[in-house]
Amino acid sequence: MKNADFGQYLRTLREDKGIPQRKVAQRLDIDTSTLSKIELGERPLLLSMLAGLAEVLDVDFKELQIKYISESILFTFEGQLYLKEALKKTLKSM
Amino acid sequence: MKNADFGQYLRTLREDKGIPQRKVAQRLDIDTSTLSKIELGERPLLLSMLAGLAEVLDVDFKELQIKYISESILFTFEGQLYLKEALKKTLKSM
DNA sequence: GGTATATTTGACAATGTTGTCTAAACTAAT
DNA sequence: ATTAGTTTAGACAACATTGTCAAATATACC
Repeated sequence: MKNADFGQYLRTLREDKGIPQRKVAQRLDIDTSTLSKIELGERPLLLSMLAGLAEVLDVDFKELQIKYISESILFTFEGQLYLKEALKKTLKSM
Repeated sequence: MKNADFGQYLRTLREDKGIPQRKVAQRLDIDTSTLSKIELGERPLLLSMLAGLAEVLDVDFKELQIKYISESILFTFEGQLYLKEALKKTLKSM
């Protein structure tokens, strides 16, 4: 996902704990430049990065994943007439 | 979305009505080769194609969109531990 | 100001993805 | 078997996206 809002959220988490990009980037095995762009919404944040993020930012993985998926869905399908029905249908199928 | 299952579903709809790819492709303004690959899951079906598809296949747009979104979500997030919670949270936020 | 650290920017090569074209393969009917 | 129509496969150029590097900018602290 390339969502500036979620990136900003990650940045807030990081800054509140005084952790530099350098340290997060190291944990995710990416360049600080890439992390900067992720926080700015210019590069995608991969689903597979959430576990490492939760660890290095010391936040609950469950909450982070829920927030990520939820925002991804809204980001992708925002404005679609029957999104709500689609979500209900999806839930029923699980 | 590049989902072979949804492509197969579209193909079934089309064949049940005896409509050739040529006609559907024409309505979507794409090559039959591209449509073939969409039905086989080798090329993405864009959200923006659903309206034209519903029309040319003479199916309910609402149902088609609901099915498309639902399968997209499962396709993208299948296996994620907290998908169900994420869907519930998303619904609450709407 | 000066220095160290942090962050961002722009350029770039590498890679991935797209739709179309042409030709091949398949199907159905006669 | 031939024909006409349909579908698929492979190759390809055009385009988009990616992560990194190096340089530029910003920030904090003395």
